[in-house]
Amino acid sequence: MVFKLARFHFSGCALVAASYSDSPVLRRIHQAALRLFAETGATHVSISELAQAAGVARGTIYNNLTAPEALFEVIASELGDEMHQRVLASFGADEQPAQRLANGVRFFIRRTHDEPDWGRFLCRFAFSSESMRTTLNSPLAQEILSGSEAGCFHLQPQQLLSAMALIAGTVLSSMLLVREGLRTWRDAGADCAELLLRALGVPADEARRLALSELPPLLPATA
Amino acid sequence: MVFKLARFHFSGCALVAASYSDSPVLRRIHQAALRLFAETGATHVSISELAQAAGVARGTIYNNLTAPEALFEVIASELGDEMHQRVLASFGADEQPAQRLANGVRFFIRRTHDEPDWGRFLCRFAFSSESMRTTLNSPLAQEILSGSEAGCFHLQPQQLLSAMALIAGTVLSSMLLVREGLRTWRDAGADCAELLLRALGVPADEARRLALSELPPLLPATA
DNA sequence: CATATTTTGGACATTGGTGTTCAATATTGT
DNA sequence: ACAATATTGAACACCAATGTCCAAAATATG
Repeated sequence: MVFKLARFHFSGCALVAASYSDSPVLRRIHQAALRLFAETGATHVSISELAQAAGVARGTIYNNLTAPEALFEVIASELGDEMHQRVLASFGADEQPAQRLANGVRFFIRRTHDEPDWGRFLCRFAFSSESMRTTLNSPLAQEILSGSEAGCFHLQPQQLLSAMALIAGTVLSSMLLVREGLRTWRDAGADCAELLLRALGVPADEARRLALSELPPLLPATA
Repeated sequence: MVFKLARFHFSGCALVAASYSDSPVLRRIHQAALRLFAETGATHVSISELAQAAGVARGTIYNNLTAPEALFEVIASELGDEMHQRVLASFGADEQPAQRLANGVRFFIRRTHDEPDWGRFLCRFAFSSESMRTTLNSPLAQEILSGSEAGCFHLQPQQLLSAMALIAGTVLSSMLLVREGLRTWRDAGADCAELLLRALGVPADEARRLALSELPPLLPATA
């Protein structure tokens, strides 16, 4: 039994759960769409292209997607949500705020190397897609706040938003470096983490140490 | 006499000079296009929309633009180039690297407040438009290098690209904060500059002082 | 003022994508 | 094996945008 996407729409908001459906067809369509959006842009993907890229007939798209024009938003919030869950699941239970932040940003940068389409999508739309921004920003704010309270970061309260901008922007730009082959994920990730920690007031030597520590694998989202 | 855009195309590259034409019609078309691109996206602007927004007839668009599909690229590189020139023109002759950087990023953030369409365009496309990235990045690299050599910044040589990513990404995100009304240009600019300088190894108190200094006006490009 | 140049705005054929329908075929579950 | 369900691929009408053309009106230019 395939979940019809339409059943999960209400008041203009599509539930992310729709994509966790077990239908292999929907999965393939979403994967193909992610790639096409990343390559071609959010608006230049025609249904025929999508069908061909997913390896299905054009009619199948309409069978599974009641609102193809909403596909981009669905995929965008899905992506942010999935990554957030996996990053949380990958943190060690006793990691300090600075280490969590360093690992978090490096997860994003390493994944750009491991899954180029994923990274390209994020680089292209993280700034313009409202839903992706909010999905990615709220957990980030939590991390910064807990780090500030723990005394790891030295920020004034009103600098919270600017610190979020600092981190989000730097991570995205660093992902771009990796995507374009200008730096390895390891170097870009380490330098990104080091510079960010320094900006947040972590002493330079400590920042460097944390940024160079062994990066654990990115675990799957806990079902 | 209006410059036909086509005369300035060769080997796929449109000279920026075309836009400095004295034709008021072309100027209006470009202004309208900047706004529409920023609002609607680079691909969703139809010729009819553009004509209406510019206050001219549809035929006039075809009269002045031999290659409407190249309009986006023309405007993107034009924008980057113009801003670069104006920022350079606005630096004091004897300013130190750290002060130049602080002022440079604040110029971008203040202009986002002064010219919302300009800021929106930049936020939306700075990451995806190749030509804009290169236009904005090469002067940035110069600043960082001269600051490192002068001993103001503490970076390892291989961190140059990551430092550029840090700055470009943070400035763009901070512009977004201003564009969305979450912070004033003054606060977002100051915090952006302060955090960046700290990341580059400038002592915290010095970073704060430079970030809060009086910001001179953004001068017009020297003809 | 007379002449050259632009702009105007509507008509036109064309293209490319949309969303629907449907009978034939394939797949899946029991 | 049988029934329920999904996929296929083609046909169809439809729409929005494209680029071209052109005569009338408006605007520069000398």
